[in-house]
Amino acid sequence: MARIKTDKNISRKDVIVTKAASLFREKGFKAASMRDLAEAVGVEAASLYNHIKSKTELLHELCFSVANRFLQKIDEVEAEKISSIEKVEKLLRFHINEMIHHYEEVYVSDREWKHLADPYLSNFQNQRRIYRKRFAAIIESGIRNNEVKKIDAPTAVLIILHAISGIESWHRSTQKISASELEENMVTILVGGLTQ
Amino acid sequence: MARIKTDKNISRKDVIVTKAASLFREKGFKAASMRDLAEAVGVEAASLYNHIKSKTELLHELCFSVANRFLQKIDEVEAEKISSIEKVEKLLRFHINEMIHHYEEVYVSDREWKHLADPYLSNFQNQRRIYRKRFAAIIESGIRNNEVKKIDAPTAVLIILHAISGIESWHRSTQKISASELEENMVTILVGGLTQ
DNA sequence: ATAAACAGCTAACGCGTGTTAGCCAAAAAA
DNA sequence: TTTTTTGGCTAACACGCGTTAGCTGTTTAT
Repeated sequence: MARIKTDKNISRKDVIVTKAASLFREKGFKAASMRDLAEAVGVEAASLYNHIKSKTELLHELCFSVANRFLQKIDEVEAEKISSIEKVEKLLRFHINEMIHHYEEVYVSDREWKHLADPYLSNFQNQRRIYRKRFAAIIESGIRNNEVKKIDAPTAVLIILHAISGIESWHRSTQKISASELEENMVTILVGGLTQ
Repeated sequence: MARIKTDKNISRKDVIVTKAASLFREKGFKAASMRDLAEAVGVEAASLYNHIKSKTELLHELCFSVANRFLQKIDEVEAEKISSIEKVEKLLRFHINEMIHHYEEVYVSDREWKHLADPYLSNFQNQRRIYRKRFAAIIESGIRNNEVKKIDAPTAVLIILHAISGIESWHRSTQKISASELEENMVTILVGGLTQ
């Protein structure tokens, strides 16, 4: 009888959620089966249900824990007394680091949220929409202050957020530049693209 | 007995492939069922098999037809006698327009290729790797000629390609700016980010 | 030491999946 | 007009899925 191994302060559920992130990232939510997950965890499929309610619950947890971290950060950044472009750069760097250090979760939240079921789905979409509007508002204020080129702010947000998800390719690549080099390159190109 | 409607020069198979692109984009390859597809086409599921070999064949066709268009374009661009940054801009504009006008196919090829089976999978991955290397080589030559900032070329490619896939969000948004405005904004930000 | 709570197991369920076989009508070719 | 080819249909298959029931061993608390 194989038990799920845990250290202190890491519940068995957390172990399952983490493995789920890895599996959902690798295969996609629909293609990853509970039997796959069970094997990754080292247990029979049915045993998982002593710790979780459903497969979808795993997706909820992943998507919303990621979303909450970003919402919390934008709260923090908005409140700071710095220029708009500095706010953009802070958010950008945060996104990059989240994508580097919590790759699997962030990736899954980004790509697999479609498979959430209502009411979580609408909820998630709303949060996302609002987040992007707030991000765009920062850029717009940067345009008004002549810190940023006259561009369409929602388009800029879209470019930034999707560019960041490209870090996926960096993770997969065999000859990686260092994480900090990656961060600096991305900031150079993207912040450089907004300013003049 | 409902027949699949076709105009001249559009085979019934093409109708199926096109509907499949739309469905795979909407639900994801795994989540889209052949019964869904049949309904979209206006026919029973089994009838599809008079025109196609398998569900996966649909994915092959989509992925490789998109990939081939990009490979053909980069052949063409590489051969032109223009500056490196102009080559980058040409490729960028081509990508943007493909994403705008062949949204569903390009999106599916981008996001769902993981579900290809070998040998198509390795093949596709190879083509992708090579394409990106060629793109990076153009940027590197731009750096050598001082047309482009001193940045990591593979990172630049990754940013550009993923930023373009953000056009997905533009398609979904209700208050769209025009396609040409979108194109100009993206070029401004991305080419601007590489140069100066 | 005993009881309660926890965490694993096997077996099985109902359902949706991709796909095939076999048949028949409509369209195209003769 | 007859024949052949094409493109539908219904029925059914085998399989993998998420999940539940019921049981047993193990850990924790009393």
